[in-house]
Amino acid sequence: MAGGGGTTAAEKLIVDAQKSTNQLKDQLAKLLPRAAEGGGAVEAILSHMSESLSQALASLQRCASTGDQRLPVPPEASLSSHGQSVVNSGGRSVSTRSGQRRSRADGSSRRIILQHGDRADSYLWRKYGQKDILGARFARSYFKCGHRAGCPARKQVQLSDADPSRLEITYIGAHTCHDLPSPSCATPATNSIDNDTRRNTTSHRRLPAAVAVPSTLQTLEDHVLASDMTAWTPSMEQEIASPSWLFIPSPACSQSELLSVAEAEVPELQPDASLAPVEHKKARDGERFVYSQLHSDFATDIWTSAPSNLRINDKVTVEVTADDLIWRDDEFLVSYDSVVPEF
DNA sequence: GCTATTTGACCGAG
DNA sequence: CTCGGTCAAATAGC
Repeated sequence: MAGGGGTTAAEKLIVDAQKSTNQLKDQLAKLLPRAAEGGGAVEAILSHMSESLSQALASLQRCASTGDQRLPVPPEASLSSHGQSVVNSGGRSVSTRSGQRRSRADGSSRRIILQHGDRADSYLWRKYGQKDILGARFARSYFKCGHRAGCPARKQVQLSDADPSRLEITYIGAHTCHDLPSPSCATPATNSIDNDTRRNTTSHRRLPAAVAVPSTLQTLEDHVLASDMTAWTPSMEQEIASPSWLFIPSPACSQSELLSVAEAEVPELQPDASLAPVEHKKARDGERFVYSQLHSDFATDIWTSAPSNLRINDKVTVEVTADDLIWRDDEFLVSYDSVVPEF
């Protein structure tokens, strides 16, 4: 489990300090947007503070574990895209390949932390590797989009050191499969390949491409193309300076995984016929963010709507717990405070 | 037999 | 040299 029982209080204090650091950075960004944009000394100090706290937390947790700092990977840490844990003696490989590259796509990774796992996000993922990470208690699993060869979308899934009940998911690269004429990977039910794979994929769900938007908010919509990252400006931050909620009808944050306690109450979201580019619908009254649809790039939406001075290639951590979620019809709301930048 | 997963080996970046 | 990311043969499950 997460460290020793006697260390949980200290861990909480460190986590609280991290949050405070993030909030301080956020406030400074609002007061001094230019300084923040330029990666000034203050931001560097804050980043160092956050990093130091993270290291302290990791160190604490390592000390909390028994003599061997590297705990064996529990069954739930051996993640598969189908939510299975397969005991496998493994095989030996004699590789003859050449020309491997190690790259992080466009560098625009996004990390999402979910309490109940992501095994049923709306894309088909194929696991292609697992690796023990130095300093991490749990192995990291590597997934790539399993819908279409050549789709660069990948994700990395790892149990959180701080809280093993959470998964840390880093999305790398955007799906290109839904840009092609063939059936979208976001609508796998129409694809024969997916029909085949779905035989063994009970957790696979359709993308909630179309989500009912409250009529009271339709008139307040302000459309921002998610693909235009440069659209995010400090003035936009001010415009939405004090939202109460971030609405995330996200496939990866969807339904049963997030609300295991109330699964029966979770409605099945219906996909939309068309998959237009991700569209932001932002309330001008500053009270809510509303998104009509989200692809696997949903983290991009979170990034664009986050209250801090996030820049291109910044990572975003979204901590979602059951307590953060409030269901309303077929939507769920995530508390705004749960969206924090990751340093 | 087919497909997905496991896991050791390999590769490149730092 | 270390370590993270990826490949691909071996294996398990259907």
